[in-house]
Amino acid sequence: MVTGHSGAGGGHSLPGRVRLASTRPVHRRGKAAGPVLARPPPQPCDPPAEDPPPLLRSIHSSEAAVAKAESKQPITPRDQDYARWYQDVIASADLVDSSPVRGCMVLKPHGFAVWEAIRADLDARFKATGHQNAYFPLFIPQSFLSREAEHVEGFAKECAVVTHHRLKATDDGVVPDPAAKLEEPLVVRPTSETIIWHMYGRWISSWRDLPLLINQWANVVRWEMRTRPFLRTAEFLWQEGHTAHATRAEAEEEARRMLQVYKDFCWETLAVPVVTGVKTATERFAGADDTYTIEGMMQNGWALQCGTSHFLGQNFARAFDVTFQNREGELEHVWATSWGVSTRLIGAVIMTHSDDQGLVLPPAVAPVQVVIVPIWRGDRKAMVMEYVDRVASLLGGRFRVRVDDRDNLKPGAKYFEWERKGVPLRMEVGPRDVEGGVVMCRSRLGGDKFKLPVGDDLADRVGETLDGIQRQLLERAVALRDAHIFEVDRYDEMKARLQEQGGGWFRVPWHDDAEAEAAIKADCKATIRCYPLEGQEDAAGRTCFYSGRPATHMAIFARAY
RNA sequence: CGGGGUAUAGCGCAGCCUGGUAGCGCGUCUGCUUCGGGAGCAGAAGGCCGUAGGUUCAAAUCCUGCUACCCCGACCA
Repeated sequence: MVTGHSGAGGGHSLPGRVRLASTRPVHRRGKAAGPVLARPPPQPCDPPAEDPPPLLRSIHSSEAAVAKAESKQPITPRDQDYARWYQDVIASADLVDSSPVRGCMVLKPHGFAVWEAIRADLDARFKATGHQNAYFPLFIPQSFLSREAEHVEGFAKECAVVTHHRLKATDDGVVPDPAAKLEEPLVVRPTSETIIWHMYGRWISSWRDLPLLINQWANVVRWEMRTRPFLRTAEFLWQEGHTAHATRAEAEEEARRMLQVYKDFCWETLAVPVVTGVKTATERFAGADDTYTIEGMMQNGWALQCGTSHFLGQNFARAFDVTFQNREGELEHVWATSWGVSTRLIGAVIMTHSDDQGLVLPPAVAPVQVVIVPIWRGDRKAMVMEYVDRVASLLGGRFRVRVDDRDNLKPGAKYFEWERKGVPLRMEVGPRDVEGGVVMCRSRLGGDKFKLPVGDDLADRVGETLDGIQRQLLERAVALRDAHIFEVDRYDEMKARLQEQGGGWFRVPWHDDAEAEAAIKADCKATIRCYPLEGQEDAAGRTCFYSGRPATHMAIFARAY
């Protein structure tokens, strides 16, 4: 069992303040989720394990496939092959399908519903912080991409380009019509800074126009070499906020504010205990002065960047000549931010919570929060269904409820199916329950079945149970994360540990140096995920774990997706 | 873009070495009986074997080119 300490590092996991946040109550999440009650649920679930499980490694054994084929288990266990497990979970939960175009995925209804829940929650948080939605076009004039030097560098290699506006039939099928070539090629947006700042130039002239706080929900295209469902796809859905401010301080504050919005959302709604930090120059967004990040730890100890928020300085304002007249009548370039999260968050949820039985979803974003499986025998079907309808109507107003009344599957088959799909709470309703006036419940997190009486307070009890599951998921994830953050003082210690366990995060004193960073990446594949916002004072008076020079920062190193 | 592999029914595979016109499991459809942890029986549908050419009386099978996909690296939210 790995534990969270090492030789001389002081043996602590991440700064206490980060952990404190785990005690924050799970806030109300959207109207479908129940109210938050202080009391724990009536023992529906196992308590979190005292010792978090070891990291789940990928051994890539061909035996995984054999074991899978020979049993009814359609999912490769995590400890056999984590990457394969991830794909199996997604397939058996019916979240996506592949597309005829390489690297693109179809979001099927069950997968898209998770995104819809994420979107609804985040959108409310954006509105609450004063932002408005708008929509900017998919196509960007090619010349726009070359306006900001860093930005070009970052995106040029992965842009899809539209060059024609018409097809022409030939003997070999249709081809772009040479007569219909565009004057200037159009780039399919990889992100929208350029077109948005072009437009902002037309909209901003006075300090009275600021701040301009706009978000858009959109798709973007980045022609990636290697893709994985949710984590990296050629086209993905996201939101991108783009704001313009009169002062540097205001823009910096905005970038930090939105980072905090993301963090709260991840902790409260996704139950993913992300750490906030700043990116090094190496990992910074192309065109940003500072990039803030939220990083999550997956079950194999790898890091996943779950969202970013950028302070863009005046880079785009200069590139697109966006100025405003201040109160003194002088012209100034405006200050900018941008921030985004994408469908990658769904990948984070999967790799944070799911198990060898399949998908596990936090109630707050589960498309189906409660599934009711009626069990009928012979002539009792009508009686059971009448009762089930009553239960469903007691819950339907507050929760996303599904009654599975298919008659071609036995109840057991339905249990397995809904478990694979991540439904947090299952209710079994048969003749015995009708007679007893109860429903038999089981949490997706395991533990014994338990009965809830069918009465006016059923919805409240279900709300408590779902809140309990939500809370338990977060606690479990925090425990796993904290058990796998290591403090080390020497580089070879990190390298050895990484080799031995395949994952884990390493919080180390570090002297900021891009070359050393690259050397470490080449040597052991670990990169600096961020300089965490919390605990930077710990660097004072210490020496860099790699170079021995005075430490400038505390850094978190990890292997990352 | 380098290195390796695969391509046969919706999915997973066998058949190829030793040419003779395609099979298994799961799934799907119909009917009946079932239903408290992955139902049973009976019947049925579904594939010009990735693609173009070559050898042959005859090609899923042998030969050549092409394409696509997967895995491993370099790039990335």
